[in-house]
Amino acid sequence: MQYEHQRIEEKWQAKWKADKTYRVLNATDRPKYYVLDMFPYPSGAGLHVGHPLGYIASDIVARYKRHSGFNVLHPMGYDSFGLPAEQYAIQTGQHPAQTTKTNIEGGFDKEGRPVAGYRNQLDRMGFSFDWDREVRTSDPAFYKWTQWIFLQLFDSWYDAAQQKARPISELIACFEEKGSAGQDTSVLTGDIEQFVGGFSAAEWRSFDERTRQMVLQHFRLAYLSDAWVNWCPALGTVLANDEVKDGVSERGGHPVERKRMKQWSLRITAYAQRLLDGLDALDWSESIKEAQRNWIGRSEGATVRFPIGEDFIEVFTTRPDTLFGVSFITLAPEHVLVGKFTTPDRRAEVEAYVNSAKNRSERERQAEVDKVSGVFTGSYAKHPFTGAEVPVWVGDYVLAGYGTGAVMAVPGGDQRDWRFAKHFGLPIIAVTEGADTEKEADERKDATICSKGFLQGLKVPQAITRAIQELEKLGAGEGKINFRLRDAAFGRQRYWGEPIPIYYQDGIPYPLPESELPLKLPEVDKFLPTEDGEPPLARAANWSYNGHPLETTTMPGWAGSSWYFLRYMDPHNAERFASPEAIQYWQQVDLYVGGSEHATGHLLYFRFWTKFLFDRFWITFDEPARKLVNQGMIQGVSRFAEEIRIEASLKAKFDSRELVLKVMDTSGVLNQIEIPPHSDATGYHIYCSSGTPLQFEFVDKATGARITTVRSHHHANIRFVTEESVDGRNVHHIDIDSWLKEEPVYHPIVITDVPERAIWDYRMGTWSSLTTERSLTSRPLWVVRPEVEKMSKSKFNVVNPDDIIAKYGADTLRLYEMFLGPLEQSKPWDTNGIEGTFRFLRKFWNLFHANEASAHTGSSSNAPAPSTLRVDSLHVTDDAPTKAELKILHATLKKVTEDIEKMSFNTSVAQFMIAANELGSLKCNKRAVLEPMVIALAPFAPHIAEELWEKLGHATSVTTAPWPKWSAEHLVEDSFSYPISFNGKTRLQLEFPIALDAKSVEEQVLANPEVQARLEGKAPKKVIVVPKRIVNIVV
RNA sequence: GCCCGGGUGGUGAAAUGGUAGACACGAGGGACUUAAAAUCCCUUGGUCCGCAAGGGCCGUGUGGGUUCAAGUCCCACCCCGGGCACCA
Repeated sequence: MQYEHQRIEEKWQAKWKADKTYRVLNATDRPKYYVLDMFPYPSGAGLHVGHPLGYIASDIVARYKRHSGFNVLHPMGYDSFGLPAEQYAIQTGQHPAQTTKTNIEGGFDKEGRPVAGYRNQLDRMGFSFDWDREVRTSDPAFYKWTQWIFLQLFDSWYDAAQQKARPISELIACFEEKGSAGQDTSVLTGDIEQFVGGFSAAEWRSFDERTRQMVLQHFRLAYLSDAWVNWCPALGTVLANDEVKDGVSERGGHPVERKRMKQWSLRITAYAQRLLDGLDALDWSESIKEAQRNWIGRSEGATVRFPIGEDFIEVFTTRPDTLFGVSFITLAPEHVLVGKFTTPDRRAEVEAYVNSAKNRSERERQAEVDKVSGVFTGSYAKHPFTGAEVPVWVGDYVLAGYGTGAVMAVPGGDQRDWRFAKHFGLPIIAVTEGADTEKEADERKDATICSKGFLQGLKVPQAITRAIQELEKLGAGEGKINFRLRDAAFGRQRYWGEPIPIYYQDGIPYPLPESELPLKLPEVDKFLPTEDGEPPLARAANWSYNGHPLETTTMPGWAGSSWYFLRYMDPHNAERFASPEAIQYWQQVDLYVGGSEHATGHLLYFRFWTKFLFDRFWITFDEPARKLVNQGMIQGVSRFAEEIRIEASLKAKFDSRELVLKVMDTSGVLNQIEIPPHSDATGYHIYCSSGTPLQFEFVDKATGARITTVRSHHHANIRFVTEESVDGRNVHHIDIDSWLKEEPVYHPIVITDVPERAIWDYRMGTWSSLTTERSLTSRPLWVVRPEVEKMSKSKFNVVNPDDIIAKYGADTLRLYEMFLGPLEQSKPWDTNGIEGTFRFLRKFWNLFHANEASAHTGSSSNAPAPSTLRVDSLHVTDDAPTKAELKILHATLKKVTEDIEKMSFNTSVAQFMIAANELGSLKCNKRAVLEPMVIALAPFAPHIAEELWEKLGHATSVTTAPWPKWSAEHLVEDSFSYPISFNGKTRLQLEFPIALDAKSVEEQVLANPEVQARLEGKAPKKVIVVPKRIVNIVV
């Protein structure tokens, strides 16, 4: 009987659904285990083979834990708010809710193309999700609680003394009693720190409502303020710092500029220290923890105030020990005091500089890091220690958003200050012994201070401590810890997100009462901003509460994902985001699996919200996930080409000569092409891969002399698109005409089967191998080579799991993805190896069935019809297993059990293969061996396991079977074959009983004639015997 | 520049300091078959010697070191991937 994956998988998927096999109940007497996957954004492109990698791994762990007696929560849902659905809505007018529903449940898109649906695709993989617990962040029943948490944040302030969030009412009570005195007010604002003027209790009571609310805004964890934001004009919205990469938006790559505007923000900076400290106890990969540490960016130092007239400039420095080396002060162009300190004679120049700096985008500023620019304000500040006059400059190397937006420049100890000083001819004072300040600044942290003053002769660390003491004594500054982390921009000028439950009365934001939640997204006529630039929600009719206008921005994509893990615990609760009982039972996530690209976005907000909910006593733990595993990316293989044109200027050299063109990269000559003399007026067009820079050498065929060399600097970056399969062959679309013009468009001309390394002969219309010599005409040639990159629809290199499942089945795909290599490692998708895992499943299946091959050959002329064959070909006996068979079984159970605990799935699949091969050659068909094997395989290949389990006569699902325990007694060996090595090099094998002690082994080894022959009569210097390991003879 | 990972056959990859290359793909050879598919068996790191059985040498990015023994530990360097970056 054959292994029919399609029939088996359809049968069991239907049965699991009907029986609710994977439903999880909250209260049981079994211990809990919570396995969570990062939920996907349901895009129209559907799943590709990269997505399930993590899901398969977590599913194996979830199933294994279930077999091991745990009550396992393993849910799945959708992060269903997001930009693509909204962009699609803008283009087609289809409501994002509809697009989202179709993308999840399947159907047809607006253009009538079929959409498989995430749910259907996931179901086909055989995952053990409890779908009764599905969540969608765009579901009002879900986002009601996202809004509710926002209201809690709005209703909270961070008490720096107690290091926790508290209700704002307690702060108000404090103000009424004592005013703003004391530590209570030392809260970061998240931007450049602003000074909240102190006030007494009496003053507070005399404040009007508006003033009180303005003051409270400085303390709320969700607050509205003027803030520098990352404004992306192309997307028409503000972005958080982690959504901007290299000055462009992470999604879409649109330019981003800094802009000051009213903006909802979350005060994540208040949690900076706790987010940092909490990392130590987490079982997360070191690289993610490091990424978070870098992102939080804690630095210890001091603030120093430099008096200037009645005023002062405050700077932050990590090196107060270099204070005596200060030769100027630099302000960021955006610094609020720039205007104030500019003298009249300098005003024109300073304003021009500030304006040009402001108008340059972030990207331009980053690109011009090497360029020094700045301008003198004309003012001088006083050095707090020496009283010296310190000129105040403006320079764009100082960032407005970090520290105080101003630096004390120490050219002798800071390379950036040094370059600025060199460029403008400012004095450079040596601060450390042995520094050559003519050449560069000395940034060593183990140096000795040499600048004049009380720090002279001290080592840097001691000097820092001393300098802070002196500053504090003088009242000119104090020790200070600064963080790079900025508060998170929380408002998005977009439609498809959670509405922020805030209304405005006299321009002051007030929270919507809880009873009004969820505040549902209104209907709008268009998903675009209004004519006067208001967000789409401003288009809604009656977007108000009791006549007061409602907030028009929506929450960012990461709002729902910051707490969704709690909702799975109790997904249908209408009274609370989750009941205390459910939270108490499920606690933290025990294993969280997802991509490392969320290191500084989602994973930081996820921890922040958890800590906040903990502070306000809604949950009983302050970290969301105990263990985190990052699955690697499955990459796609793309094929590129690039263009070189050899135009008129070069053409003259080629005329009337026979040439040889050598195509080379760093590894040498890839190809040689003979070029006949030609008279084409346009010159040559050569199209080449962009994988590595190529070089083209033209050689005179007759003399061998090199005529000219051309580098491939004209990149066209043409992508060969593998978009569809026709008759099992990949069809590559490419638009040559638009390519020749400039911008690539993926379409018209269809080329089939692009080889990995090839030249496209335009004239012949064929591909030929790179090694073939061929003549070049004036027609273009392409050289194509593969390049590995991220798999995504926009790169046209997607492999769809549905196609693989149709051919091999989900069990094969699951095994193959695990077999590919360590989970954390990224690897290109390559279908070539999949036959191996498919063959393994067939072998495994055949262990349970009579050998039909022999039956066939014996009676090939009158073989039974397939239907009768199918009836009962199970061939399993109840005979007692042999020692060898038990050894294979228990070795497999041991390896697989240990490997699942380590999440080393590739090696467990290998062990299954070994077992199947060995049991196959032993012709083992004994129930006592095969039955435990079925259970052990079930987490990896659940469908085939269920089918075999049923055939073995079980009425209940294999998922209910207890995990088979391995026992050491079956693994004991009687003897061991010792590798005998000479000076560490293995030369022969000798077998001795395990029980034989080291001394006897040594004697017998030395008595061995072959060993004697190798010793050539000489006595060994030393003999090392490691029992059950090795014998090493030193000669 | 700084901080994390990682460099092993033609390919994906194994390997508590103890026989490097398990397992799989691919390739080559063979069996069965009219044929194909499927299945099974053998070979497969490089290189040299030998008709053969067999044997020698080299080999885990490079160079040193520790050790009876190093892919694994230590030092220096090179390369690849990721994160951070005029962050004071």
